Amino acid sequence: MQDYTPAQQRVLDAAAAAFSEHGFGGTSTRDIAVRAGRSPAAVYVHYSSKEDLLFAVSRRGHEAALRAMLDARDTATCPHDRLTAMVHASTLWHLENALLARVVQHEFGALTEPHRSTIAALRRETSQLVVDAIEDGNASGDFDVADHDVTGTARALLSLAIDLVRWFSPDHLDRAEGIANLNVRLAERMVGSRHRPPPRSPSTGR
Amino acid sequence: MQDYTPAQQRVLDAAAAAFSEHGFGGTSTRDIAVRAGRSPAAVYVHYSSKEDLLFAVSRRGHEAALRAMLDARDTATCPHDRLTAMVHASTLWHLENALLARVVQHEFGALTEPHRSTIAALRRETSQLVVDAIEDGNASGDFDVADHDVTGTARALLSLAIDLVRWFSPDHLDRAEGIANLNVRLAERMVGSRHRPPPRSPSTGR
DNA sequence: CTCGGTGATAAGCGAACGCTTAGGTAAGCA
DNA sequence: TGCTTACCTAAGCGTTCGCTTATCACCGAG
Repeated sequence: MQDYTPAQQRVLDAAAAAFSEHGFGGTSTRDIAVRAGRSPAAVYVHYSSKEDLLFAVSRRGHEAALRAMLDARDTATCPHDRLTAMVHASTLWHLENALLARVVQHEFGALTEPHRSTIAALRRETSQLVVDAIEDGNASGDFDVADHDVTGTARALLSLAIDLVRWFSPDHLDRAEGIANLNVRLAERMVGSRHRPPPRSPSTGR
Repeated sequence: MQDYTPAQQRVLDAAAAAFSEHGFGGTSTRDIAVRAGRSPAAVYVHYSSKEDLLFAVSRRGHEAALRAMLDARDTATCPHDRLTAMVHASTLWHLENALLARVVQHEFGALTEPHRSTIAALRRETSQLVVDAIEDGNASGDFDVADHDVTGTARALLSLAIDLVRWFSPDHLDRAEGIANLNVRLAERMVGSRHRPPPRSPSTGR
């Protein structure tokens, strides 16, 4: 991932917050500048256009989400643990970075080429991680997902985390762990995992 | 639901298409007018503001989605059929009305009071339908959802359909039935349903 | 024929938009 | 001391925005 200078970072953070709250089209570069404590022209010192700024926000978010899943995958040694670790990590990433995640997941349509293709590739890479994990589990006999359901199930598993950004408020970070654990339990059921640890004591939930 | 005159309907449809493609903030009332084949001023003959127009689109969509679920619920006589009918109907509604559904699900944040409260109430009513269905299934012994997981599971079930609008294109309506059936199978697993019909032959899937 | 209602438009208001340009400051280096 | 680099700002351009107003056309009813 590209490194950003402190000045670029400041504008990027301000943009992420503004895009999250108002959407790409409802956000003005003047608003971003005010949030960054800079003049409107300063935005263009670092980014060539408003859409370029969105691309930087989107790419940073996708890369971070992908890394969280890759790191989780690499901690596990069996298909069950691999999948559940990734679901848990993905859910936590989306909840802990809800504002950035909302931009990442909801503003794809505002991107133009070639930025759009770059982000689409990141999304496919992320999806493929889940597909691979399901196939590994099927092969080991741990999971029970029909071949023609693998892609759709992978997509549904990703949606468990992604759709949270529509409503989850960073004010309720105390609920994040509980939601992540619920998603893990739901994921185990969705793939028909035989390898289910003993029931945990109820942590949190709404 | 309120009836709309043909002229109001025309502007409403144009607004739904524009909001779906560009988001509320990225859509201009001039764009809506062009899509409706009218002048910019004509929009204001029927709707008092751009946000009022969004509210009308959003309310119409939420009411239609809610009705689809209510109709599905009322065709069923046991908890399993009730839940699976609702998941199937909700999935189909979101796929068959993907443009409207995208506005409905993603532009809530652009609404202002008291419109926002009206829509929030519709959303709660919709969620409660799923919560009730899970509780009925638990009570009958058909489902196996821990008490503290009911609300979270209901939300996850709704997300199966809702998150589809982020990417689903109306160009692929031929895949709708397959996706709805997959969501039904996933929902059965998520609630731990013991009442599972014999496996169907594979219909469609990606 | 007149009036009222419905629906529509051309033209425009005041404000804001994305972005550019000319000029400035501070720090580091030779 | 002078130059380079990084970062910044005030001011402004041309365009677009949400919305309003004055006026018009058509139709149905009395």
